[in-house]
Amino acid sequence: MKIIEELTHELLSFFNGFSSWENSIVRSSDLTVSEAHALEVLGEHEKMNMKGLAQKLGVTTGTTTVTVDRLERKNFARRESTKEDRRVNLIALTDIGNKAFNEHHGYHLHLTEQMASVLNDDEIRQFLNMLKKINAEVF
Amino acid sequence: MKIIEELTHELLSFFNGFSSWENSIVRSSDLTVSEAHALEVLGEHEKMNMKGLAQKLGVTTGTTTVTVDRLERKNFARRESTKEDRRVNLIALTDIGNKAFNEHHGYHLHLTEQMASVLNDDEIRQFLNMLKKINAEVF
DNA sequence: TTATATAGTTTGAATATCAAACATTATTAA
DNA sequence: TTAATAATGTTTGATATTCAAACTATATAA
Repeated sequence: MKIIEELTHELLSFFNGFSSWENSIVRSSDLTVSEAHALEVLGEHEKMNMKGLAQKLGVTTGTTTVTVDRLERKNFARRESTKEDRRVNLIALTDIGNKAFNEHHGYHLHLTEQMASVLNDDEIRQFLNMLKKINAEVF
Repeated sequence: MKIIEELTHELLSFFNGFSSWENSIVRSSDLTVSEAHALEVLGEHEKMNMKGLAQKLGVTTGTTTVTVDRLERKNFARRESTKEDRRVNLIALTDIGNKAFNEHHGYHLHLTEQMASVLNDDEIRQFLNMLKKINAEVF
């Protein structure tokens, strides 16, 4: 049971570290934290409805409505309605939004490289596999 | 370079998953997200000054002032002044605060157990070691 | 066709956060 | 020692974040 305690401690440090890193990245950009999170999700999904976005971000749809409002005001994203289900809004990034996504995503890639640089090649592969398993089976 | 992309993707899912999990835990308790984060740090540190807390959380001291104000109002924490440096406030959890910490920490332990349950014993040890290295050398 | 469910928005309120200005106390330099 | 500088923490003013609950519009089931 001791190793679970230790692992919990390192996981919390890991999340705090990541969160601190992201705060400082965002502070020196023209994005807010929630905008950056939304961009990260939208940038990997082409088109997405509000509910899907909310679920990925772990917030309510009321919250994503506000976030997407702001992204639209900045011309980073736009809502598209569909014929199949007229209640649904599909969100897509604009060219400007994609540019912002790529820029922010670049920072993430760089952080990942820093993490990878303290691991050997085997460890990197193992780390990836463990994360995949945890993401698929726990979250 | 492809594996870095993939790892970045899984890391983001991991963080979103964790964040969603924590939001739902917090929503069903009498804590707010920032209170829970502060509790998690304070619960492992006995006594801590505002600056240290702010650094661990990755926010400004202005923000922690507000958070600790609220923890004090709820009787979860108290400020203690020191003779050595009279500018400093040491924050300590009260008995009630420790109880709240233990309860919240229990959820974290349970989540860690869930993660560990999809890994074998070797992987668990490796996961712990990798996180240690990353926390020590990257964050 | 009516009842129920779903997607998304709005509303109202509480939290969360920052940068910058401030007060107090320590430390360094003259 | 005294004056200048640095550090800790709080306050202020503004904006961002978030939720639950009420609401609108549309879709699906009975």
